[in-house]
This record gives sequence, C-alpha cells and structure tokens, in this order.
Amino acid sequence: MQQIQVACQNCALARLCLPVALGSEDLVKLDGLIKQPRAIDRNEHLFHMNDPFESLYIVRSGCIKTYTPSPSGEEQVTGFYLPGELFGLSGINSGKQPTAAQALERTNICELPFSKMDDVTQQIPALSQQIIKVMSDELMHDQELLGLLGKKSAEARIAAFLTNLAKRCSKRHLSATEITLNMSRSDIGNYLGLAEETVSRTFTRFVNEEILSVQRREVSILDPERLQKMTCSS
Amino acid sequence: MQQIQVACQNCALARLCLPVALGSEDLVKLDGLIKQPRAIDRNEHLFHMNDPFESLYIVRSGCIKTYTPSPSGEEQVTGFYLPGELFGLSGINSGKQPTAAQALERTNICELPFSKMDDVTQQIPALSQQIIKVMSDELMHDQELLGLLGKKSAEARIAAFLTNLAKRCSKRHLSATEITLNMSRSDIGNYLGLAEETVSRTFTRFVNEEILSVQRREVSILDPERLQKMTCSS
DNA sequence: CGTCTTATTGATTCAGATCAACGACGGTGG
DNA sequence: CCACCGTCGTTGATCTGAATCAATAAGACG
Repeated sequence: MQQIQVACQNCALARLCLPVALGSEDLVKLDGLIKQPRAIDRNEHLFHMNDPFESLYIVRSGCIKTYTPSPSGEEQVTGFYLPGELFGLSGINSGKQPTAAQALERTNICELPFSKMDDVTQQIPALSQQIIKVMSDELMHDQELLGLLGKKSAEARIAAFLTNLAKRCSKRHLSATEITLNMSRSDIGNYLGLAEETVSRTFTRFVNEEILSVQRREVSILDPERLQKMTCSS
Repeated sequence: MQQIQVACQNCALARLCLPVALGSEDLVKLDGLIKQPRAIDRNEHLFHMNDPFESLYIVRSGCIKTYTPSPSGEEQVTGFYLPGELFGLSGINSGKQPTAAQALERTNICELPFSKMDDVTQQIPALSQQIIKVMSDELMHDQELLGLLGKKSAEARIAAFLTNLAKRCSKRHLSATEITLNMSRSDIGNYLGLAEETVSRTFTRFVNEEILSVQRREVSILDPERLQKMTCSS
C-alpha cells in the first residue's frame, strides 16, 4: 500500500483543519510535525480506552466514532468525527485516552504527535491558540449535546442530531440536505441515549410527516425549517 | 465594600487553580493579569448567554452554576463550579458566551481577562499549556456526564453526581463523606435530566438502603463503595 | 443462493414524568 | 418573639414515552 505524501499546504482540508489560522512559515513547521495519513479499515480501532495519550488526530477521509466502554460492558458513543475534524483532545491532561476511537468505514487519519507539542507551542504560539479554539468548540459541542440528552424528547434529539450533521456537511461543501449517515441506527441511538428501535420509529414518523425522506443510510431533509424547530421541543 | 487584595502567590487555592504549574516568575506575571476577586450575590448573574466573551473566571469561594436557556423557555444546567475551578472556556472561539453563569450563594470570583491572553500565551507559554489542560479536564468531565445522561438510570445518575462531588470536595480538603449541596433539588434534576421529584425519591431510597443520610442539603455518604458501584448500573 | 448484518414494525412493560397536596424551614415584618 | 408567607423538599396517584421483547424484512456479501 503506497503512502501518498500530502503536505498540509496542499491539503484540500486546510481550511477546516488546524492550518486555518497559521501563516505559511508556521505551516511548514506544522508539516514537519504531522505524520502522513495512514489508513484504517472499517471497525478497526485507532486507539482503545486507557491507551497512553500520544497524539491528536485529524480525520482526512471517512468517519471516526469515539466511545467509552463502561465497566458493565455496554458502550456510550461520545462523538462522530468527519473529515477535517480534530479529536483525541480529552486525554491531554490525564495522559491516557478516556475513550476508544473506531473507524466506521475505511478512514484516513493525520496524526500530530503531542510529545513534540511542548516544544511546539513555543515555536508556533499560533498553533497552541488554535488548539485552544478547537477545544473550545468541542466544549460547546458537548454542552449542546448535554442540553439535548438532559431533557429532550426522542423527536427533538433526532432533529438536533440531523440538523447538526447537516451544518457540518455544508461546512465541508457537501450538501446540507442530502446526507449520508456513516453510522448505524444503533450507534445513533447510543449517542443520543435512545434505543435503536426508537431511532427507526422516529425516522419513519418524520418520513410520514414529510420532513425527511429516508432510504437506508441516505437521508434527504425535505423541510429543514421544521426540523430546526423540532430541535427545541420539549 | 472593601476589596481585599490577595495575590495569586498567597492564595489558598493556588494548588487547585491556574498557578499549579507556574514558576514564581510566571506567577508574578499572572498576578498582573488577574482582576482582584469581586463578590456576587446569590442568584445574581456573572454573565448571560450571548454576552461577549471577555474573560475566564475562577471561583474563589461560593458556587456557580452555568446553564443554557433554550428558546422554549426552560433552561438546561450544564455545570456547577466549586472554589478553585475555572469556567467560561467554551466561549473562547465563538467570542460569545454559550451559557449563562449564576451564583448559587454569595460568591467571589477571580477574573482573567482574555483579551490580554494573546500576548500572554507568548509571555507565559506554561499558562497556555495549563489552560489546555484545564480544558482537557473539562472535556473529560463533559464526556462523563454524557455517558451518564446517555443511558443511565436515575439511581446511577444521582450516584455518579454525588461521587463526583465527593471527589471534588476531597480535592479541596473538604470531607468526602459530609457534603453540603449548594444547589436545589431542581437544579440537580435539571443537570442530570431528571424531574426534581425523582431526585427527591432517589435520595430517600438511598437513605432507606443506608447508603446516605440526608438532611435538607447536608448529605452524609455512609457507604461510598456501594454508591460507587451504583454509578455504572444500567 | 444462502447467510449475516442492519433496519423496520408490532405488542407489551416499566421507569420516570407529571399532577397534586402537604410539610418544613427560613426570612420578614409586626 | 411570634405569626405569616414564600420557597423548597417530600410523598402519593396517575399517566405516558420510550425501552424491551419478538418477529419479520431488506440489503450486503461471500
């Protein structure tokens, strides 16, 4: 399997990724730090829970889910990451991964070794600021999700999930109305604190109400406004 | 009302707070940045949602809750902050507060103006690293909470809430078994995605099972091990 | 073509929400 | 110092949304 060298400067995702705030000199330095993308097969793990924390990761293509296996066996899905999105931040302080990361399909990953970061934050102050910003976004995302799981109905959760996904898709110049779900109903349910059957039922209800059209994992959002409104119901 | 000048160097909370990783020179610089503590009365707001993001805040004494008012009127409590804890991180990137912050009792707050931070991260690289660490912890906390709200029973949620609180209390040299709740049952319920009545009922069930003894807002944890175990049930 | 995984649909059950009433403080003002 | 009022917490009765159990359908894939 050949490795295609792709410098951060030329990467199509640069506008979505860490380079977004860096000047061209800093970009060269960043290139020196980033490990070239490596491929991960569907269902393969990038890291497991409690693995030593070594790097930050960025999705280049495909999709990653993170989850925490609980002692009692089940798992809780904590996030889905799309191309250009950075993850693995929550292990920085404790030194070990508080989640596991698994590919939902064949996925390419860029790796930013964090051991070198101590030096780096001094070499590239703009980078440490950028990381702070990414973390801040991640915090906002979590808080949104918390609000959701805290007290919303199944309908509102699904609506918010799809709305959020649409937003992220459009950010990366994909259609905001024609979405492909990379994850199973069961993963969605787990993420949203719902049974997989409830996810299915809610989808069909939305189809009946002509808010969505759903075919397997292809979702068309027919009425984005109404979907948006359902987000904050109950 | 007099302002008592307390330098970070002499602050009793230094070991819990940002200074934890700073050398004495950096500490002096930090002191130059920190605004001296100001008092906030019970129920008063430190900031509202959508206020411009200007500072990071640290609780010196008292207790702060953060919440996001939803368009539909209700609110979702997203966190409680104890002395030594830093909050307000999630607004860094967007430039405005995604939550409101309200005092649960008379509370003293240290303020770290973030406008100066751009310069500061270069002056005190160790500080920006420390902030990254605090954010990482906050991310871990959120993920834990997500796991909780995702699929746990009311019992498990309350158990986890109390266990977490106990941990934080002991970290600040308060008893880990004799806890004073600064928040109402309703706040707890809101935070955990439960009705206030369910919180009450769960407390009394724990009392009957001799896991807790509860008097108003004074909670004694009689059987920490069992409480811990209930954390991951269902 | 058969097998395995994933999704849908139906029937039943149950945990927790909601509605409602009451009790216990704590603060305020007479 | 006590009586009143408002807030907060507890307890009971009922209802309901989503979980669970169970069966079937629809792809995906070798």
